[in-house]
Amino acid sequence: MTTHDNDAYKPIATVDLAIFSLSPEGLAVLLVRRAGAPFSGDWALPGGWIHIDEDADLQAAARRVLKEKTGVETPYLEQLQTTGSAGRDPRGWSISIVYIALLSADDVAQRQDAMAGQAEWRAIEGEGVGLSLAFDHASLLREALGRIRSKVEYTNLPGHLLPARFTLSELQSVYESLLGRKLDKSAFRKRMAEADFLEPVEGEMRRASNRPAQMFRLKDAQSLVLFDRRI
Amino acid sequence: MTTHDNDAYKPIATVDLAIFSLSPEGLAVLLVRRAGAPFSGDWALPGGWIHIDEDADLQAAARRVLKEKTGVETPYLEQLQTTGSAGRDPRGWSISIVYIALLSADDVAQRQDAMAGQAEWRAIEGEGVGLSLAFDHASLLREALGRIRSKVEYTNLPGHLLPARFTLSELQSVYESLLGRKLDKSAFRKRMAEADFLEPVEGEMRRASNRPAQMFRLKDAQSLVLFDRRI
DNA sequence: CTAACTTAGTTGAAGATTTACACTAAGACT
DNA sequence: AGTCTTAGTGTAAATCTTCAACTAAGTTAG
Repeated sequence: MTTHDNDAYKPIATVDLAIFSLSPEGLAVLLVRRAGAPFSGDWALPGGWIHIDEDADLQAAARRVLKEKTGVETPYLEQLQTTGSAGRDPRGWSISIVYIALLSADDVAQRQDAMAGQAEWRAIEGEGVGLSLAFDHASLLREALGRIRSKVEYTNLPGHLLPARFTLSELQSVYESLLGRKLDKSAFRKRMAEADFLEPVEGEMRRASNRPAQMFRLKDAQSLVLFDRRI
Repeated sequence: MTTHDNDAYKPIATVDLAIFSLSPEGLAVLLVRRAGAPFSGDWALPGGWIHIDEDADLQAAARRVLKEKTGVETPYLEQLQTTGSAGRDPRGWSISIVYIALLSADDVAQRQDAMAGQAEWRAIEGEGVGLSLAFDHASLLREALGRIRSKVEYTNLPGHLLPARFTLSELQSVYESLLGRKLDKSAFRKRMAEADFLEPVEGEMRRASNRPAQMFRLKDAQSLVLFDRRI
């Protein structure tokens, strides 16, 4: 058929993941140290080749990489973008399909030993991690952060970073932390009620030395809900 | 290095375009007839292999395909999404990076003979073109339509489909056509003024047998402007 | 046992924005 | 000069946002 059946003309294709969770310092991203060339020893976003004999589709490839690095099977997962150019990998013309994954605090707590040595959480500072990353991964991370920060304004994205059950005050704190500004309590609660993505866990309350707070869970732990207006 | 240096393990990668313009019947998409196998003779979205010796990056590959099919060099161009799976192409595991392009009415008018026989505009009806398309292109088109319709709600996207100069009433008509509902004139004009992406062409008026209308142009013909609120 | 303290959750007044619709403006046509 | 058509503006009522105070419900200290 065409000359492009000759495999030398095929670009290289990898799936890379920007996996986020909440750390005590705020948003954090999972990084791995590269074992082999190129960029051996450098920090990078977790990723890997597409296994054409094993992965049914791109999403499956992303899930496989996620499972390998974190043990988590069903987080929030969304395709961010695809970059491809002649120069981004010294081995040749290469494509990276980038996914964003959000891990709930429960996932992180359960899996932190399984990940030992393989990968490490780094707190986000400004536009990145204050660390130079392999390939164009610093740029990919910047894009991922842009997408996340944008979606905090008009989606329930922060709900996917909390544990399975949380209070409205806790949810508001995560919004405030990601947005970098304080929100009005009554307006916030009104938005959440309108967006209709939470359900109260009957009878379950967060208890402390004050009035107990109703606990909530996401109605759907995989899907993002868009608000009618910005928060 | 790894077994994946063996090219048999590389997926196939193409760049495909959903190129839109306005036709008398509303939104239209550019389709081509496939010349060779697979799906020979079927309608498909224009696309092609990545030329690793010619294309600097994915965006350049998309621009090359666009130029080949339409002659247009600098339209609005945005990456939509990437699909990849074992089954979407009978030749093997394949990836398609899909771009959306919007052609101004001027571009379409100028290039309609250059395109003769190569490609054809089809009006959008509902979720597609009422025609079965090669590969998973019907699904890709559906995704592209979803993105476009969503962005009409909160961006100046329709401005990229009009000729270089247009009136506010004409712009409002395009919004209404794409949204499928009527808009309030004064609210519409207020949004457009706030979004600040138009400039009046001093002294140029659309004349008919009624009050003349001020003509406007986009301040930037390549970039999308987001509104603060939905339209 | 009760008062103080803390955070949860609600309420409401003042101000800002949106909506719906009517009004004025400026040309061509008769 | 009057009518018609579309351009463009104005406005009152309804809605939404903001800001802050208020009530609620528990624990803790005395």
